[in-house]
Amino acid sequence: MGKGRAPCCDKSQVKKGPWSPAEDLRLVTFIQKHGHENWRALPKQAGLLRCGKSCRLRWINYLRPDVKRGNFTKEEEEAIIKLHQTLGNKWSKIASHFPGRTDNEIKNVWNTHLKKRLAFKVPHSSGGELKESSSISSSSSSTIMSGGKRNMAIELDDQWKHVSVTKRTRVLEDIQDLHMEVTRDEFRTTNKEAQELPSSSSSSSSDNSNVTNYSQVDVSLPDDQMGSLFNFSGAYVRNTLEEVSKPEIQDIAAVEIPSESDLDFWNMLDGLYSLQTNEEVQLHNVETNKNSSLGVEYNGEVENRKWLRYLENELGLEPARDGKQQNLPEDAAESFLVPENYQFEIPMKPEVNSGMEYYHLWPSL
DNA sequence: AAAGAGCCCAACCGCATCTAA
DNA sequence: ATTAGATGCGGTTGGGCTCTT
Repeated sequence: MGKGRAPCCDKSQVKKGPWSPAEDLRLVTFIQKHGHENWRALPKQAGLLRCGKSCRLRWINYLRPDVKRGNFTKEEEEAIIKLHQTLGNKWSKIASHFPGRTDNEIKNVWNTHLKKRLAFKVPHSSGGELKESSSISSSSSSTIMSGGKRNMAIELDDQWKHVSVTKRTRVLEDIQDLHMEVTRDEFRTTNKEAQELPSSSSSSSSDNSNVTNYSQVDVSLPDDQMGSLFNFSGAYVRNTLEEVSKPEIQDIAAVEIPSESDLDFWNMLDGLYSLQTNEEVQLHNVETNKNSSLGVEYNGEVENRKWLRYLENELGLEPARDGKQQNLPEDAAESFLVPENYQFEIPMKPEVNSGMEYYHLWPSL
């Protein structure tokens, strides 16, 4: 026996790095059905080559239905600053004051925005309050930090009106669609893998805190209500080029949705995400950047459709059912992808540097 | 257009704390 | 009371993105 604590998992056996949509889907699907009583065992049960800690982190910070994405409001930021003054770096405690916000997110916003912003504030006489220095409160962004290039973004926090909307919208939608498709099909097909698991009924235990409130999957739900399982107000954020460039997986998934134990399928799905060439990625980004202004954002959907057609041709997949035929007129396709009851919450503060955009994908409650 | 610099954030790591046996 | 395993927490970082030159 070696000294020290045993690692939580065999590092050589687990995948690291960004999560693919297929992995996300697996995790969400599994937790919906079984909850997360045991993070350590979850990856194996769900067929994920991930450390339990990684699954937990992914779920809590990203996939959890009640996670609130989007830019922090001025009020939230001020509250964070105040709480930090009293609590220090107790991110989880600070986060507890912001339902839906994660400690990681607050920690990030502190380290990237607030801490720097405070550096430009000077203590205001005796009141203890902080007041922006006159130089900072200036509307000009050109004089401050002249040598700091992108540090100007800090003060651009005050220029929230310049909303940028970009390519990731599509992936967010794709994931939601995929969720919905899988949810329908998962429960349309057998649940044999669920039955094999011990205490799959854990997800039906009414007081099981490990199961999120929406995850009480009612297999008796008609198809047209299953989509509501994902009507949580969290949003899906994508940050990798790979993910951005592989939209429309919902149509692929619609062909055949296996159980989470069907490794072949999931491996295939993972593999689909590496099909696109770098050239296509770059082209896609160029096109997307062209369209990254309000009002033309969803022109990108056309590109998605093109990509999907290409993919399906390559794979010999049939057109998806339920009116998702690929030869739909483009405007029809767009209207499908952006249901009219979807509320897109355009961020009030652009993430000037990150290129991250957040949306509330699901109809507001 | 390309390269470099800087920024952002998702995810990792390791330690702390909790819990059950 | 002790111990091992599981989970929580906070610090850190790598990769991708945007902006500037």
